[in-house]
Amino acid sequence: MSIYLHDTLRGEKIEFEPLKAGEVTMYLCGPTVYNYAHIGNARPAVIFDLLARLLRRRYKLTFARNITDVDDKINQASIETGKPIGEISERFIKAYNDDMAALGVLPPDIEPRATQHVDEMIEMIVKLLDKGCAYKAEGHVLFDVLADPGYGKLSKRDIREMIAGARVEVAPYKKAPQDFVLWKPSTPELPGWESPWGRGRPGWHIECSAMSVAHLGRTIDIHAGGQDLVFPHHENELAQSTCIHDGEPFARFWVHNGFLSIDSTKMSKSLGNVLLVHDLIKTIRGEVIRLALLSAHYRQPLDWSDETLDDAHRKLDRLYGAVRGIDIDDAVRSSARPPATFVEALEDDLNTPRALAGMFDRARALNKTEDPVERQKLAAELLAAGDLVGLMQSDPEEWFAGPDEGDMDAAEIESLLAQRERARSNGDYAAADKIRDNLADRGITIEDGSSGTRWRRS
RNA sequence: GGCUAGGUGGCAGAGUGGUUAUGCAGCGGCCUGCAAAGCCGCGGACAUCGGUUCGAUUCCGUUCCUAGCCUCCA
Repeated sequence: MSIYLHDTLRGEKIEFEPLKAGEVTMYLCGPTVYNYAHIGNARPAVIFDLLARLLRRRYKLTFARNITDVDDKINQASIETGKPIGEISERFIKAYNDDMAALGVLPPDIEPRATQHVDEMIEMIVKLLDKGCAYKAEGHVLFDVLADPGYGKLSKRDIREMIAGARVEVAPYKKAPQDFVLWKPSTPELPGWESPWGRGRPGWHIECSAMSVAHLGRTIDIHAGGQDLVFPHHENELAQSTCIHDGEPFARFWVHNGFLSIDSTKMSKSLGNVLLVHDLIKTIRGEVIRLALLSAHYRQPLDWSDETLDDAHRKLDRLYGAVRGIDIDDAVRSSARPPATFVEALEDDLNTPRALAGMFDRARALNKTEDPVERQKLAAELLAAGDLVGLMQSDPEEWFAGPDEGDMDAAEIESLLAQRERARSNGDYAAADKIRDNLADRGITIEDGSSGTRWRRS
């Protein structure tokens, strides 16, 4: 069984083979660091973290996720707050990495920053001018989309139709409305770099072309991002890189995740429904968010609501419940492999719902069997599956004990349970049930079992 | 208007040309002092209209609906 991925350019699921045997290069468009990441930003981060984990099982992966730290939105934030640009970007780079870490996202191998690659961008723009793919106009350098016969093939658009149907105000110096800025002049108060065209700053798209070739080479195996980047961002990257490299393929697989909506509506600042990961993780455990993000197939739209989170929480309750109280030998744990059907589901274009279903099947088998050796083996395999998808990373007891800031601490709960146990052994079930009801009112559910009474926060 | 992706049981969400998704919820049973957790079983679905086929939820086309993109955006 191989890994299969849906390629946006070819429009179908295709067996993945790296260009160079045994080695894979992957580039993900990362954050523009002018604010905290919202839950929609987290979806590609989590999904492609999972893809990276999956690829590492088979290949030597080099995974780059860039940081856009030169952008007009950052400039705007600087003007609004009066803080230097570098301070803003540093702050949000750290916040981004902390927030993603809370969701179980492992760091990429390389995290290149746009500001560290301006020289390469300038070199690329010079080449684009030389090759006739770009032109200068009023201090700007623009990419000439009509010079690229393949323009539009990634997003499946007909450039001529788009020109005819254009309804946006077009800058007068553009030859075609879709021509995009490679370089633009900066005023003295804006960040800028010296260039053959005067002091200025790069357009957005050129940075990814420059950073991917700098770190991963001319042809990368996988280029990933959100669906909304297909046009214009990735279409433009593709056009630039293809022109500069004389038609050499830029990315062999284009992989895009679907959009996330909030309560069935688009997340937008004007609606005030932007959910920041930074805020969510204050009250919701990262694993719950991660599972919620993986509960739908990555190319499908995902609607985010309180129910999505409740659902994810209950799923984790079930998974943790299956492994709770099982003492797994270290050797068994470390030698366990995730179930084959589980891995196959993931390798089939990252079918996380099917993979998760496989984990639940494993959980049921585990709950069913009495044999201690078998139980250890199944539990270890379930945890190995969890390791691969970045779930079930806590101790089950910690999971059920819940966050520390509950309104009762563990000692108080244990003391009440001891009282209840005395009442039960005296046959005073009325008193025992009263204690249980009181605990339930405060969010504590108890379970009497053969090995004593367990509790959890619900 | 154009492009792309979808419309699956109460909800979420996979998949398949003829046979169980899975989780939650519901119903019945087992277990339990009673619960909870767990186990067993049950019901309930493939938007619409046509076509292809021995047979379609699955393939093809129509209609309706939804989302995203077409402008900064994961």
